[in-house]
Amino acid sequence: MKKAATIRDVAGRAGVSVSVVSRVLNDTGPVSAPKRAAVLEAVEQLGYRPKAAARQLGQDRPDTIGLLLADLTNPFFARLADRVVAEARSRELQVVLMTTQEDPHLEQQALNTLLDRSVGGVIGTPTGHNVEHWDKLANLEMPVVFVDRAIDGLDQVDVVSIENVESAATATGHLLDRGHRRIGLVPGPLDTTTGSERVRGYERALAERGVDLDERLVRPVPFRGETGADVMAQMLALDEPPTAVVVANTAQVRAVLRMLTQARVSVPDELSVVVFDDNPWTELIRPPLTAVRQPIDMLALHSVDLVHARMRQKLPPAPRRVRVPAEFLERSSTATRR
Amino acid sequence: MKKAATIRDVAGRAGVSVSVVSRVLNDTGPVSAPKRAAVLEAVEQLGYRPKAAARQLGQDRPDTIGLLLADLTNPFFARLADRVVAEARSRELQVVLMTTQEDPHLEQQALNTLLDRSVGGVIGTPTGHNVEHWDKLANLEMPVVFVDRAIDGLDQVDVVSIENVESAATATGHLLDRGHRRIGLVPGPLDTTTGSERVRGYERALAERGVDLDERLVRPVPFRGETGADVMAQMLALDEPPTAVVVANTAQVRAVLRMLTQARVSVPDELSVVVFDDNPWTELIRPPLTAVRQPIDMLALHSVDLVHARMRQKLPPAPRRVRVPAEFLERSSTATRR
DNA sequence: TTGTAGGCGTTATCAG
DNA sequence: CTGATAACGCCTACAA
Repeated sequence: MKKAATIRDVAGRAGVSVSVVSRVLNDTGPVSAPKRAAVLEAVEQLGYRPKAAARQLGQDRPDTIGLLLADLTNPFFARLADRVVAEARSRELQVVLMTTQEDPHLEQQALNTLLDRSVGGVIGTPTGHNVEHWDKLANLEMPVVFVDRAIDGLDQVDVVSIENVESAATATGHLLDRGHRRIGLVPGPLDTTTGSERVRGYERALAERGVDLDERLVRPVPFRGETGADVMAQMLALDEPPTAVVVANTAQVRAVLRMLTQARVSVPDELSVVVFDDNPWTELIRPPLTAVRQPIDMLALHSVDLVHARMRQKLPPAPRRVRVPAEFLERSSTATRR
Repeated sequence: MKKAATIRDVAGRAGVSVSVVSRVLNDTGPVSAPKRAAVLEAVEQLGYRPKAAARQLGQDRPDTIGLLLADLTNPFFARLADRVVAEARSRELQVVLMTTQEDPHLEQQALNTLLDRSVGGVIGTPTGHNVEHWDKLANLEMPVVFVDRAIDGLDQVDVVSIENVESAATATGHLLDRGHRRIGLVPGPLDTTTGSERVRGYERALAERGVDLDERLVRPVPFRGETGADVMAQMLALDEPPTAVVVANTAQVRAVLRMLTQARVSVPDELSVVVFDDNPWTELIRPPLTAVRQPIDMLALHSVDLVHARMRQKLPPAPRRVRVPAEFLERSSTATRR
């Protein structure tokens, strides 16, 4: 077991030519029954496996997609990765995983390596900062699908996400219906669609109920770090603190909750809480959290579907925007305002 | 922007031969200053990137490692993936991600794919069932590193894991010291090292204190599914139910906790609980859980280090067993027996 | 139905 | 220093 067998070894062993071997392996072209059997046996005995690199060198499109996620530490992205890998496998696609850690510099590096890897397509959650680089990818005939978030100024890529505006409006409306008037919002950065769209939904809900908007209650924070805790503290320190809050920044849910626990803010008595996030731990927390659940499997399904289809050029060039509805789950962290 | 530039395009543009371009790019061999400049400029203008597949076709090993994990839904593996990806990047390695979902069949498929040598090495958490297939990989001169768990009958692969025996003994001892005598144990399958070693640690702690072993209190369960809940229920239904439990099966922690919540078992008053797991959510749960924390970054670091070194054949052939200590975190889910 | 030959993009070798 | 040229392993016309 020193060096791997090549297609030529198989051909020799089976007493045929390489083309015959290739044909039976890829089922392309006719082969007589006896020779086919001989080839199969030789393949078996030698434990032959075609080398991926050599195969790619030819005409075929790479059977690999890049998955560029923000951060696997966030259960949302982790589950997304899990589903994407599963969907990819069912289409016989490999997944190369990279993470940006929400760092534009790392994202840029990753985009470059994706280029040489010559993956057939990319599914990613952009940080929001490397417009030109993403653009370069897209211009290079490389299918790109943004999932969960998108960024402005990039209109030629497909986007799969939940209905952010709707979801935020629902969450906010839920609180308004329970008598809350001062409702905090902690969204992601406004230059990502998840940030801006959820703010829009929040504002729409307020407007529909004729409630005034207080700028101090809308505090976008980066996905990284623990800033969610800070802005939460700041809001609670206002003269008229909020009686409810919507944490629309998935990555900051934990930071906010930890802050509330430490400050001994009682949920939902003193503060009602709705979070954008729903991982299996959410329901084990006291109290179980009212949440907007993202249909992760749908996001994964559509994303993989799209890259796959584009890789096979089975789609009209116009970019797609797939939006899947999110589910609102009322649990015990929201209550009627006292 | 139709087809990517090749090294020949660059050579033509720069008015040199391909060899010169290759030498400039890989810093292998001498090149005159002016030509070097010309090449660099051509590369820049054409946006040229060497194609990984073509490069692999030559002698070099692929600069990609396979990461075959059980399940990204489990925060432990997700965080592990995150760290592995980070460590890999710092060594200029790519990571292709696959998951087994603890299903031997899927694992086998994945191993077959890996056999095409599109990766230079593999880091994995084996299900415990495909010994021959892993063996085939290893015999194919492909570096394999098991992380977290290992399987019997595979002695030629490197293993990186925590000190399972020690950790389980510590956890069990902690409970014994608090007066508990009937202590349940929910480990993983006994044909994985995490399962069998933790049982051994548990037994050792009991023996050291002269406490008898009750077989009915040791209930190994698969990583998949929700069986953890069932065996927990069964133990509680015993004539002499346990007053404490060690959940040593990371994947089943949630199931067990959910069961306890539903059955309104009060922790730690009625039952003390120690879990093998420590994700950021653990401390948000009520009560905060006493836990064995696995040093995930160390596991990742050593794993990547090992494959990397082996890929560059910078290591004696003898397999390594790296064991890192785990940390015992006492929080509030364990109490002195009443 | 089969085999031969050429090409895919790079790197390595080895004469100029 | 530089530039042909031969691999690398596989696929696929094209010719037999």
